[in-house]
Parts: sequence; structure tokens; C-alpha cells
Amino acid sequence: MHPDYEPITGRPAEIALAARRLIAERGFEGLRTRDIAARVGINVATLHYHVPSKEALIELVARSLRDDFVAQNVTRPRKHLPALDQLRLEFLDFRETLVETPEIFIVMTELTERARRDEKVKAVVGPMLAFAHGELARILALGSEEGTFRADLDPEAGALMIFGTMVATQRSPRRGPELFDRACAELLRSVQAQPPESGLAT
Amino acid sequence: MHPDYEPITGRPAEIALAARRLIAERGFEGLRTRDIAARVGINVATLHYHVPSKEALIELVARSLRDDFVAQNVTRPRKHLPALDQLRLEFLDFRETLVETPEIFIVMTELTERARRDEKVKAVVGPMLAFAHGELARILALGSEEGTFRADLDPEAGALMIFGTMVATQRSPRRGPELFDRACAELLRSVQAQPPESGLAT
DNA sequence: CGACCTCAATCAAATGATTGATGGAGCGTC
DNA sequence: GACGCTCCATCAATCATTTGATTGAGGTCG
Repeated sequence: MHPDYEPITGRPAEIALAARRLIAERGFEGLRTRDIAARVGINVATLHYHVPSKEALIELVARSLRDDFVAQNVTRPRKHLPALDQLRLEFLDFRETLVETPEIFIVMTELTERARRDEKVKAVVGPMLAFAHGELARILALGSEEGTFRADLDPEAGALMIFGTMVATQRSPRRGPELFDRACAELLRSVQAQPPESGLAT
Repeated sequence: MHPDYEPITGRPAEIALAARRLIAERGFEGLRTRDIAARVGINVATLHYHVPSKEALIELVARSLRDDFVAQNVTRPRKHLPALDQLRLEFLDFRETLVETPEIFIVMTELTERARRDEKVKAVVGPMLAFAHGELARILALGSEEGTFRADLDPEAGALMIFGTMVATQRSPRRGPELFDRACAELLRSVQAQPPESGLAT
């Protein structure tokens, strides 16, 4: 039914990895089949043996990225945790990927742009984004129920806000873990319900 | 000193406009000098007469975008308004550009990506982003001072949050004015200080 | 042998850029 | 006004490379 649901292995996986790095370095604009083959250490013809066309190659990259995405989202027995903790864990996940494999975000951004004009890519990228977005919305809705987060929080809009902020920290000229942490802290303050009366200031 | 500070006019302006539309449609990846020339209605050689190389062309596009950006940011006698009103006006500006010339955002995104690898583009795009970011931070800081916005608001992080959210509404699969408005409403709730005690709920 | 994988060589199309020539507007001189 | 001159803008034709893809000939391992 969905043959593309099996994880990518072997040569195709090597090709996808090399392609991802090249995309991160030069964007789709500068992506050349020859360069990919060279980086894998194989002949161009061999590359075409495994991946019929450049279009298919880009789809392969998208699926390879999805593999990573799925891998990170399987082992997470956290739905029973309080919303605040779940949100913090989301931030941690993001932060980890951010410092360990920043290439993933660059490629993801490029793919998201490309999805605008490429249906095949959209079919792979769209559900990923929708899932991430949905998870955030779910956490926010849960937090509102708990009373931890604001009661007037719009889960959908809030999810968009969180996601957008995470991406923006990436794109910012002064990006880096420090800025990311400040943004996360600000997000937490933004969604949390204020403590009834802590101490009266001013 | 800075010859590129004069606004673009004449043929170069026509070329930049055509290029922008093509970039919005196909991205840098699919940008061809021939196509641009054809859309302007001139010969490829004529295009190269006005713009020496493709690299210079992309820089031209960046400067053309900056012209628009500057044009929108000159006539704004609003620094005396309350922070909340200023922020609302920022949202309105964004919304207007969003519905009237959505192409601008697509091209801006592409350029921001490209700025990562192209110093010339970065030199044009960087200051624009910094300015927009700075304006938002200024408004947030003002609002905190006024007491309209939260006292614990981090202006830098908040600006990033607002900017990121605006961009995210663009990229979202269900993008559109309706989602944008919801996001803006959520942002306002996020930064505003809560009214001391409205009426006790629950 | 046959399935799977690899490569050197080559192709055809696409693509950024150049060349050499043409027409016209402005301008001073006769 | 006519002539010659220069600059600007334009174009048809062409070039040199790049680039995605193919071909046909192995090679390895069970």
C-alpha cells in the first residue's frame, strides 16, 4: 500500500544523507547529482541506479527526514505528564536536535518551501508539520484544562506561536542556544496562567 | 559611499519585479534569466546589459524588496501612541501586505534562506530583519514600562516570538487571514498584563 | 547462471553569458 | 536642415559549460 513507509537503508540512506548535507550547505539551488555521488564515493550512474531521477532523490530526502522525525517521536511515554512538563520536554527535544543536528532544520525549511510547488514533497512534509503542530495544540489544550495554562489560550494559534518562535530562533542572525532558551522562557510565561496573587508589586 | 541606496527605477525595476514574481512561483531553484527577460519582454542580452550577472540580479531583487520595505516604514508617525496600539498597527501592516502582495513574503523567505550562503544578500536582508525585530522589541519594552504589557516580558525574545508567529501563519498549510487574526489575538493575550481582578471565574 | 551493483564514457538539453550589429535620440558643425 | 558623431538600449545568433540522465560493459557473490 505504502511502500515508502519502510525506513531507508543501505546505499539510498547514504545518498539521502549526503544529499541532506549538500542541501544544508547550498540549498536546492546548488544541489547537483554529481556532487552527491562524489560525496558518497560512487559514480553518478550508480546513484541513478538507486534513485531514478532528481525528483525522486528529493522525495527520498524528504522521506529520510521523516524517518528521523518518526524515530524521535516514538519513544515518548509522556502523555500522562502535566502539560507544563510535556511542553518543557518538547522544548528540550527541539533544543537537542538544534545543537546536535542543526542541518535537519535547514533541510526541513528548504523542504517546507519546496512543498509549496512540489506535491510529492508536500505529501511527506505536510503530515510531519501537522503532527508537530497537533502535538503542541494538544499539550496547550491539556494545560488549559489543568488550569496550568491560561483559560483563554487558543490551542491552534498557540501551537502556531510556539512552532513559529522555535523556527524563528533558528533563522535569527543571533541564533544560538542562549537565544533559544530565552525564547522558550518567554513562551512559557506567555501560555502559563498567572499565579492568583503572588505578592503585590507597585 | 552607498550607491545602492538609490531606489531602483526603469528597466532594472521591471526586471526586479519580474524576477520577484518568478522567484515566488518557482523559487531560486527555478529562476532562469531567459524567463525573466521573456516576462519583461526583452532579449536576454538586454537583461545582461542592465544586470551583469545572475548574482547581481539576485542582489537587485533584494534591494528592490528593501525599497518596498523602506517605503512602508517611512510614513509612520506612531511612536507617540500607546504600545498596544502600536502593536496592533504592526499587525495591520503585516496583514495588509499579506493579503495585497503575498509574493513579498515568499520572496523574503527565499532571500532569508539564501542570505545564509550569500554575503551580498545578507548585507541587504540582514538590516531589514534587524529593523523589524528592533521595532517590535521597542514596542514591547514600551508596553512593559506603561504597564500595559507584562512586566516580566523579555522584549528581544518577545519580538522573536511575534515575528516568528507572523511568518509561521504564512507557512502554515491552513494559512489565510482568519488564522492570522487568531494568531494576532493570541499574541496580544500573551504579551498583555492581566487585568488585576476582572471577576472571579470558577 | 543470474541478481545485484558499479563504472567510464557519452548524450542531449538547458543555461549563463557574449558577440557583433542595428536603430534612434541628442548634439554640435557646416 | 543636413551631416557626422557618440551614447544608450536593444536584439538575433552563438558559445562554452553545466547538468540530469543513459548506455554498455563489467564485476561479485550465492
